[in-house]
Amino acid sequence: MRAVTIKDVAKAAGVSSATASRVLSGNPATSPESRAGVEAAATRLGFVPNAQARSLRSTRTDTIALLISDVRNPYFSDLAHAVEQQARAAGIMTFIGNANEDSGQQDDFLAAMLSRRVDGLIIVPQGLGEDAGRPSEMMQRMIASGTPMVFVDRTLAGVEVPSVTVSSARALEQGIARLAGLGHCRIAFIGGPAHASTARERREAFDAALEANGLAPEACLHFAGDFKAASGAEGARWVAAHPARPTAVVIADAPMAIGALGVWREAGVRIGPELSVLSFDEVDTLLMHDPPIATIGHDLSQMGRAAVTALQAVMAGRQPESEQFTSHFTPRSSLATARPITSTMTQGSATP
Amino acid sequence: MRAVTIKDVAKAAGVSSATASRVLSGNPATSPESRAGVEAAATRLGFVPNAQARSLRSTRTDTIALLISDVRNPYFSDLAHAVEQQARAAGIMTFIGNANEDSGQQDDFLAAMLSRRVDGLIIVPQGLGEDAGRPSEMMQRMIASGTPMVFVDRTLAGVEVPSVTVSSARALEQGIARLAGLGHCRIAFIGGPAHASTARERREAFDAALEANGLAPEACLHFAGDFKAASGAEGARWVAAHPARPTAVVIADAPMAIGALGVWREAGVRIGPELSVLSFDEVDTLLMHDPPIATIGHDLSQMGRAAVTALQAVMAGRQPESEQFTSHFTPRSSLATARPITSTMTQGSATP
DNA sequence: TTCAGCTATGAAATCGATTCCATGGAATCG
DNA sequence: CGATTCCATGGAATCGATTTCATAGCTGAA
Repeated sequence: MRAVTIKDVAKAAGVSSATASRVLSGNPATSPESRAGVEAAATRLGFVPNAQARSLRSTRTDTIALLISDVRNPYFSDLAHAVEQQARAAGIMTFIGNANEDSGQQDDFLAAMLSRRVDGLIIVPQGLGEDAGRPSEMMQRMIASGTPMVFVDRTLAGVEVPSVTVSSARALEQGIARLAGLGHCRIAFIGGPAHASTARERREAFDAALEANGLAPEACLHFAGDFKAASGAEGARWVAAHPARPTAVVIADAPMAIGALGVWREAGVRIGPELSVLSFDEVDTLLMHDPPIATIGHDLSQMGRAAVTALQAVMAGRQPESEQFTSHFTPRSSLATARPITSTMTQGSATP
Repeated sequence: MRAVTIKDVAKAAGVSSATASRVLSGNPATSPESRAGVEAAATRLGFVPNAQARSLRSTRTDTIALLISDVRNPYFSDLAHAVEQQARAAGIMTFIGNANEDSGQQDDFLAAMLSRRVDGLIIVPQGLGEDAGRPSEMMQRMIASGTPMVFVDRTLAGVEVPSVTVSSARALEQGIARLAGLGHCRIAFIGGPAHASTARERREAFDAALEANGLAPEACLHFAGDFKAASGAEGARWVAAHPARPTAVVIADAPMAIGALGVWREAGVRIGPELSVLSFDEVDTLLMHDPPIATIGHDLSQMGRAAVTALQAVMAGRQPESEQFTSHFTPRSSLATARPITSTMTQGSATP
């Protein structure tokens, strides 16, 4: 039951609450004496200002919120860490919310933030439905509220919010070129959910990269996952059972890759010799894998910093340009020469 | 610039703000007509109650905060996910804060929470200094404030806060027994920072387990890390360069294990045959490693649920018992027969 | 000496909801 | 039928800070 209010401090210091407030908020219109008295009283009583009352009157909270789409995805926890450290350096407190790749949970968090009036929001947005980018009603309301916000990693269509994203087209083209050079011509793609713009971008980049390398994109080699490990595992089983079994697989994020690799390990599929794997997101687990997995990734701390900088610009009333980084392709030994499969599951036409 | 307040809603519905408030907060003392009118007006105007104002008056926020010690540690992100889902099921919003294994950042977060009056707190506490459990001044103030709180994973000495922890003594004894059975007698320990109670508990359990298996604990085989990857890497180099090179290593958390495994891979140390590795925390990366790493772990979703349940009890005014789970040892192929090292670094007495 | 200008200050309004209190009217009871 | 309870309601106080606004006390210029 704590009750130390600014009035208690004021009384203890023998001044009015107005003066106490001025001292505590650094207003220069205060005498050295009252300053000393109030500060002494405040520390002595252990005064903690009530943030509710303060921001109710002054509309400033000195906090931003970061909404990521999956805490357990190391990609996003790296991002969270980067954002948080950068904000901290600027004297801003960060709350992290988890949308769990779910539009409903995203909306709940947005509603909480809207009623709680944070100073700014950094969001990894989820779209609605199949068109991969329609903002939810709650999101529209959030935007309409005028709360400074910035999108990071993903975007939504038809919405004017500055964003910090990454383009993977070039890296993917390099990766596919490498695979093509190794003789692969049936390359499967385990993709992400329609509600994520990155999922769409990666799939399109994949198709474009195939064409650029003289390979025909085939719909039957696309598997639609949801960016989580379980769907990666499912994708792995789908690949293994595929009638025209692919010799290489590109996976659109790390959790799915991890799920898939677990299945292949169980099934005794040798990564590299039997199946080349290229995954998005350069995370520890993929590098730790044996053989290490080739990745398409980028610097998340850079991206986190850029997001905070952009948000600060928006909070200052400016309109920062959207920024786009470029991811890089790192070949590793999970990419190997295409060979006819000789496992028990072999079927269809074997390339001699 | 949003301005839809409860007064606007009341006016639109032709009632007073008191009635509007009653309707919106589900007070039964309202007529069907005003209920209908207010609800219609609220949705039509897109009314979002101001949480600041609400909780200023009613001291309830329907939010809890979870303070974890490292977002990037998969162990804690699993915990965060579990807590969040459980709280969500109970209609409670969760904010996540990151202490980054740093007492100062922990205190900043606590200060923000104290002034923001969350309904409850679930904390992975950091102690101060070498005695691994002294609460910081801010933490003491937090406790004194009477805010319902629960410790999870770690505890602080001399503080009466219900906690949900895990005991690893038995699992560690089993693990050491297995190592001893494989002929290991120089087992190193890469431990955690003094500010974490788990670090201390694990080191003590390690020493006890050695004794229980007839091995003498030697201080020179203890390496003090900080639960982060970089210190694990350092520990790995320390092991490799150790004058009396150990044949097995126990590592106190996953990030350090990952850091260490990276170094050993670089150095060409073969895990299993050359060096047996047993790590705490059963996370993907360790299972994905080749060979898979033996672990001591436990069910985090169970622990997260227990923490939320305990917190709800505290919030309801009860005093729940502290709960302690037991972790389990899972042997994997990273544990193998002790053999004399024949690598380039070999030195000291070789066992024939 | 007097008046404008400045500074430090306190009283009071304010932010937006909740909640206490009083009240008028309907329903119930003796 | 008169008295009592009950119910929905509006007015006003309240939460704890910030922020006007007015003022008293000083300083410095004319």
